[in-house]
Amino acid sequence: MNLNSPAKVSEVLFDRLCLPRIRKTGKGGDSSGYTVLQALAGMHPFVDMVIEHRELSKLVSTYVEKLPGFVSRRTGLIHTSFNQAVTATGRLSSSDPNLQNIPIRTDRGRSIRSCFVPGGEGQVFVSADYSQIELRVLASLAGEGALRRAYENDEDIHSATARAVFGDDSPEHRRRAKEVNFSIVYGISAHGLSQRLSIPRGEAASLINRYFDIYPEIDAFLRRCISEAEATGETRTLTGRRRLFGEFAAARGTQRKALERMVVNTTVQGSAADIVKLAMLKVAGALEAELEGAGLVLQVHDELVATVPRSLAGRAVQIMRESMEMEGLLQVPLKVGTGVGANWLEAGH
DNA sequence: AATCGTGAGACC
DNA sequence: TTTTGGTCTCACGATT
Repeated sequence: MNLNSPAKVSEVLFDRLCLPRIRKTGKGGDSSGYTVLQALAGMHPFVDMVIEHRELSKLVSTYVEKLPGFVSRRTGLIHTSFNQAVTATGRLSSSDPNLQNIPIRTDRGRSIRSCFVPGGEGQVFVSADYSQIELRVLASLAGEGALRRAYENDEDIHSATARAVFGDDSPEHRRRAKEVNFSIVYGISAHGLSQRLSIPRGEAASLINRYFDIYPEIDAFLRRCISEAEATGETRTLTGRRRLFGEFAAARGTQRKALERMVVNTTVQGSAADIVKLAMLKVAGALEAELEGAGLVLQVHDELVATVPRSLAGRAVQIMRESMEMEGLLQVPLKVGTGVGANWLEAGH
């Protein structure tokens, strides 16, 4: 059989091995995606082999075999394109090659990331990334006092949420609270949360209600976003970037709910994107002005990477942190993590 | 041989 | 009883 063909894999799993059909694809077939394979794990050795093969074939075909062909004959470097007018939210995108989806999750993935090294002799990478920028943006836009205080005190936000919602921050409660915090940014539904947490829908619903009890200003802000989109047919980010939702007011049912999630997420994701773009200007300007031989080379949504002469790395870290924190821009502090290394993986932290 | 839709999976 | 936002690229399989 052809292991690279989802149709063939699906046929073997469900027609020949008669494993349970867990989820449908968009077109009505039986999905063999990762969450399905997870659920089938242990029922037949083939399942684990598919999981293993999928990880390896993705990494080999997309990165190991392709990236070397992108090294420029002229410069000896890989040059990506950063596209400024592609996304609906105001983020950048990256293509040919996409350097915003270089692996990091698995051991094998990390070994690929470690292959990225600075172009010049004696250079190191300095990486700086925002901690939970979208949740902080949400807390600020909403003016949510409880979240603001937690961030002001540099608390573990998921633990704080767990204590507020469950009364304690046991590992399981913290995990659930983290999932809820994450889901809020995307626009939450009881059904979606119940799926992700593997809990009954009713439990998920009361969890969401508890969350809005704890953070009432978040609830109010989400409603405000939606009613403004209803009235104006658009939503605006922190700096006034607009996304049009002309079809919003007329939408009903499932379609309406989907648009509501887009409105909420665009406001938060787009505002975070605005902040990162402002930070890029500050960082690039400051490096140019002060550090000979240093420069910005990558942006990955909440992370900036610079290449810097090794002896200047300490000062570069200071400059990037200071530039990115954007003191006073939001009602909550923006926290920036930094790292220095001879390759991209090491520069992460 | 080129193009397109689909399913899958890499990242934030 | 029907999916949490935003991307890009891969291989396959069908169509042009």
